[in-house]
Amino acid sequence: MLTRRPRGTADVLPDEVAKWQHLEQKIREICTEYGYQEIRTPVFEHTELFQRGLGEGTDIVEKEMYVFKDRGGRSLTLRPEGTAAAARAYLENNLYAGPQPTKLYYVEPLFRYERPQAGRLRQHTQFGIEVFGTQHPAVDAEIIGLAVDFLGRFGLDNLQVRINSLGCPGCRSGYRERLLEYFRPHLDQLCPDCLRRFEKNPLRLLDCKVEECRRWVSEAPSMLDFLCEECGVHFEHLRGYLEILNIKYEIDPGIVRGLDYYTKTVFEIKYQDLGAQDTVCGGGRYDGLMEECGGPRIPASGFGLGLERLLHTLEKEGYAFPEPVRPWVYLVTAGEKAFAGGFRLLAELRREGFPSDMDYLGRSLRSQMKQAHKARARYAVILGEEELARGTVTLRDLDRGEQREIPARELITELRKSGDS
RNA sequence: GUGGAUGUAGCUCAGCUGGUUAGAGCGCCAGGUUGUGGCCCUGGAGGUCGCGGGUUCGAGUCCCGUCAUUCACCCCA
Repeated sequence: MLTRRPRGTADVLPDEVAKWQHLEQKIREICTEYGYQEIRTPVFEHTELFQRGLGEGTDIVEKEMYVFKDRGGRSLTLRPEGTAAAARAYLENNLYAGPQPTKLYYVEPLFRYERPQAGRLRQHTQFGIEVFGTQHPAVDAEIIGLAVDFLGRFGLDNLQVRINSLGCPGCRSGYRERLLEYFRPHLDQLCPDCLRRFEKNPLRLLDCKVEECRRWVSEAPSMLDFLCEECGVHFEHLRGYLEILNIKYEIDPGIVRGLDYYTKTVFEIKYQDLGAQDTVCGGGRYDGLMEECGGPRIPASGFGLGLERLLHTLEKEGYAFPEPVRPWVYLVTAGEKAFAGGFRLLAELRREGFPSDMDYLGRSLRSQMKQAHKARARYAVILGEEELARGTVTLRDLDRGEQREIPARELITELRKSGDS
């Protein structure tokens, strides 16, 4: 069908756009306060970037990417997540040659081929943060703090912050072995999904929701017990900094994240009553990604925050978005001559900075007044044959229901005066 | 990719066990004052009943398929 949008996409209609602009404004505000600068990267990248960056075995790479060939035969992919692209831009533009760390943020559409449901679209928008060039645990605390602060500014304080550490390639592989050893005797009692996980991504066994599996999971060895010295200290320090920031959190060994690039810190922020997809923000540290992308070994940390999910939450919570600006003047004319005069006056009002409009459908005066009301205009400026002859206009205050006739040349000054009140 | 629910005007929905020109509210347009909004009143426009097959004398109503929406799983923001 020509008039249907593709599955999992959404039109943002004018009323909604105002809400988005509000979100974006809040994002720019907080990022400026925290010392982050905006970066914009292309919506598509070379397919290899995501294959290498996210890991061949991940769900995103395996079955969720929008891959296409351009006319030159290159394989390109609609960006399925923000971090790899930001890392690529950082390396390509030698941002590491500037003062470190580099603190970036972005608001951009992401694309994943999935079955849509509540809180999940094929094209969605993320507010993302990336800090390149330091492995200091305070940075991990800073970005978690930024996310909590951001959500708090919308009155969302019923947040669940969960953190975990995935260690480094060194300690993780040891843990992985132990995990396989632990689950192997119970394979016949695990759900089919978990059998797959056992083969493909054993860490995922830890966040299975099936009752039968949870029994085993609760007794399973924890990554935290296998952290090497460096990773263990890093995690302890992270906790210390979170406490300084007064952030309430839980340690959840079940948080493993879906992408291969994570090391050490991982975290998720949930908001209750959001349905199945209740994670509003997720992220962590990825000290190995740069190297994987062919760059120097540069540590980094970041998060993604789903704006459709945030918007959905805010609507559910009855958040008071700012009222849309109302038109100041709706110009009403009677007669052909007056229309031309009104058209001229309209242009002048706009030049003077008054949001103004008039009717173009040849409506009756009465009907124009109705339009003025529907447009929620503050004033109706009426120009008819009589006013034209006298060089005046009728200025009607639509809120108060009062009107008076004034010389046309005084209209701007009159409007200015009332603008202050 | 898997499973469930749903698909009638722009929107929210009604349409009993299949039976003549498919309805309501809201919205939209016009009129009720040949120069005036909100409330109220009147009228009007607008529907291939998602699409395609089938059963039947006859289907919006039953059956099959398909597409879409939606909820959940996998996974994720």
